Amino acid sequence: MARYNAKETEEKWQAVWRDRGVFHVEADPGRPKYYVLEMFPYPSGKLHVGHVRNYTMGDVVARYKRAQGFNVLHPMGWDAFGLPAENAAIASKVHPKDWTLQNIAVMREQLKQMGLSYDWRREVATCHPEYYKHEQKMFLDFLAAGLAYRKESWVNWDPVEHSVLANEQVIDGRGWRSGAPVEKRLLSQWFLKITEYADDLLAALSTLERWPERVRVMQENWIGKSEGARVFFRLKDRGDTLEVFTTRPDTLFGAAFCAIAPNHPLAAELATKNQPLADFIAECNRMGTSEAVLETAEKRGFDTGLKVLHPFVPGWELPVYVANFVLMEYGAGAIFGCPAHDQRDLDFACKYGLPVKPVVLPPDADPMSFAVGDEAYTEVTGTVFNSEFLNGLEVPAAKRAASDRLTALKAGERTIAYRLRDWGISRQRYWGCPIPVIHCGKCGIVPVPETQLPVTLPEDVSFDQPGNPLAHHPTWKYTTCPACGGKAERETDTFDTFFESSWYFARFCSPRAPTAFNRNEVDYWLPVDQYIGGIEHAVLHLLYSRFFTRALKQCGYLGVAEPFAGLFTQGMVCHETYKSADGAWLFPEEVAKGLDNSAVDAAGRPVTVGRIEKMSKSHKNLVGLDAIVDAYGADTARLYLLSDSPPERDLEWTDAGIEGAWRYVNRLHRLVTEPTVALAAVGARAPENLPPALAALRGAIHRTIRDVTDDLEKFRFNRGVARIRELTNALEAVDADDGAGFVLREGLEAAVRLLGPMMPHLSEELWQELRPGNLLADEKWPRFHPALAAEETVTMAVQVNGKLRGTVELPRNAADDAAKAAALALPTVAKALEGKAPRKTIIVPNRIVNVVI
RNA sequence: GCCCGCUUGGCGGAAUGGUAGACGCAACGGACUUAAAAUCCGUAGGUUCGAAAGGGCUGUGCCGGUUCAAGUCCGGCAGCGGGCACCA
Repeated sequence: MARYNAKETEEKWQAVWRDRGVFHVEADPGRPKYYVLEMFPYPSGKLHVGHVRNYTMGDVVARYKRAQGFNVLHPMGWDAFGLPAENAAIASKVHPKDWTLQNIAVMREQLKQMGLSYDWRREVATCHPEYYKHEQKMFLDFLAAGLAYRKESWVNWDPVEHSVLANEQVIDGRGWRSGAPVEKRLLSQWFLKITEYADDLLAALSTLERWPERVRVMQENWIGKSEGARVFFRLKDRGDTLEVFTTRPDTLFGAAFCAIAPNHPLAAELATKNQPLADFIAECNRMGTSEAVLETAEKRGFDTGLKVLHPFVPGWELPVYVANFVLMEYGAGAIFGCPAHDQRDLDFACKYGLPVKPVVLPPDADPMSFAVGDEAYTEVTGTVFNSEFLNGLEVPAAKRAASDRLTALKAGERTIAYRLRDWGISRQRYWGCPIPVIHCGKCGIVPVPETQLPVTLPEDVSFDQPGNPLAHHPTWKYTTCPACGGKAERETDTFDTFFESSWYFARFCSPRAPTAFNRNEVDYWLPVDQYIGGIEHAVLHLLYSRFFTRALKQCGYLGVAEPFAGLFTQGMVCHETYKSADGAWLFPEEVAKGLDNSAVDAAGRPVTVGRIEKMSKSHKNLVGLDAIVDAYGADTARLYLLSDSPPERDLEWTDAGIEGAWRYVNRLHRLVTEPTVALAAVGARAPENLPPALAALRGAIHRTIRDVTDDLEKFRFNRGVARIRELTNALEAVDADDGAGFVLREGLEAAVRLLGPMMPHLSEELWQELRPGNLLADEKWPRFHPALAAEETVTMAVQVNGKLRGTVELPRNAADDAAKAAALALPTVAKALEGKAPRKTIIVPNRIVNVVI
């Protein structure tokens, strides 16, 4: 029996789609648009099946919406700047640009092999000056609008690599590549004012109805809005004040001390005349910021000797410490400590012998005997006591009263603090977009004039010394000041690569426009109707893009604030891991597995089968795409990726699973090309009286169309595939009979059309069998007849006291009396009734009869 | 610590409060074949009665509740996973 030749067929249809420009698309205000986008990949080398799951889902949506008559924008591009290219340059002397472009070439071909319905004319790569010149202009506009600014900031500094490290690149307090202990350093860096939009970004989350709740919650937590008050403590013997932020102004009468961050300006000032304090601050700065360090770090403080005056109680002085657990970046960089009602403050107070005075009385506690031991009372239910004018108030009322009093005394006011911090965008890296500013000794920081954009990366760079190649390039940074014409230097930092990915979705609307966007085109296409990508981007990329879109709107680039109306986060593709006897990871293709799940390597040595984990280079548990496509074709891979698990959950890739999908591909191909019953002619009328079995099958066909359509709308791809498999199982079982050819054709056409978005090549091939000369890619989505989809007879469950005792076949919408009679007529029901009369009978039409005795 | 989410056969998973286990994977029995591959037919939650046909009981992490009826709703608990975390 001839097997389906996937590779040949797939190449044939890909050529047809390409040559006819089937997936080319233009803005057309007369038609409804639909913008489908998968998160574009970093060109890391080769595609593996994990990438493809994401793109397959997007392609199903794109092809389905297209068949429904939408004008569908479905583009693809490359997030092409990034560190791996520089690492490759260091490791193997390849230029980052060459490495990146080679990878793009390989991965583009792999994507094309998958038959994805992209409009390839719109492809962009973020490393091209034609792309990044626009973001240099955006940056200048942000600067002019006050949305970009420069400030000194504490960063993780790798002393070996001479570069800033992101938090994720610090592992156990050491640089992830150099292994050197990471230091904190004060560097002048560029920031975008994402905090300006904190409240809007938070409030608008509730409008994103087609986003997963989980992602909205994560962003909400990340923004971290806290309502509280700022309190100005007057510094004793000085004219100035110390500002702190608190969410608990109600506990001000329980204050025992104030503490400021090690890098608070006041600490720096005091340290100039206090060497032990300077040493303490330096020690705090040497401490890493990684989670492991923080968890084990002891709360430590240094008494500055300064005192502050309590805002409510004349003459009450509190000591001021520099404490290692106070963060400069949050609130005011200073706190007041209330040991009785905050665990950290309590730990600190115990260590330094500070008083612990409870001021919130838990419900039912005795005010005479209540005391705090080694556990602070942090609940906000209770009554305030020991607190003069706040006494007797519940906590929320006490917060209000305390804030009001602070305001009246001009010693503070209500305020809101956010966990969200401004987005630091400076990176001391070569392979990124140059930040378009010039440093002039006379004029300071001068933006590069628009006429001089783009500032392009030099190509003649070397990676043989640590640090940023742009900084030690012999000529690139030397230039003249646009303002005074004197000698000046270029900024050698580049943008964080999240910069490029914060606006690419809008560039796809007019990818070759001379300006960033053609306004008509972005207005037509945006927002993205369906965005698809991994949950790992739930916060950073998606939040940056939401902010960036608002900033672009503010600067007049486009008209929407929210870039992604719908978001779907798909699960990861996982695979078993393998380790050889000497502990080295092995690729799946290096391992042969026995029937009993034992495994050996190529030389026959035993291999340990490890945990099932997300596919990653480090664990080598990658399933390459090429071998799969060669052996089974793109459609088989696509079917497997869609059918085995719900799309939001992780999927385990197994050889047996892909074999199962391949079996179905061949069965379907055989069923259409060698049907068991001769198909009726195209357009033949249904016979007047179909035999009951065929009439029922016809109903099943129309129900399948109805239900699969619903499944696709709701991203239930696995359920949709299961329904189509059920239908094809039924079609395989059709016997020759009057009307069989007609029903079989109707069923096969439905199955092929429904599978079109999922397995486009096979479906196109089979459509040629069924409707020669017509392109399935141009066909409309199938419709179902409601009358046919409705079942004529239904099976109703019959229960006695809620226990199933049988079923009855009845005409659809049978009268309740008829249903009851049929149910009571069942011998099993009579037996269960034990001669008693039913007390009550509950009938749910077409579903169930429950007889209660 | 705070905030989410999940828990159904050997496995992935189906089930608008209404017949739990669709569809598939693996497995087992059989057919075809010299043989294998491929393909096709069949079996299958557990347990128990029965020679069989066919029954009984039981079953969706655990405990309780609402309901004629609970995998589904409510309360509590446990386990697993994820996010955030000296955030004042």
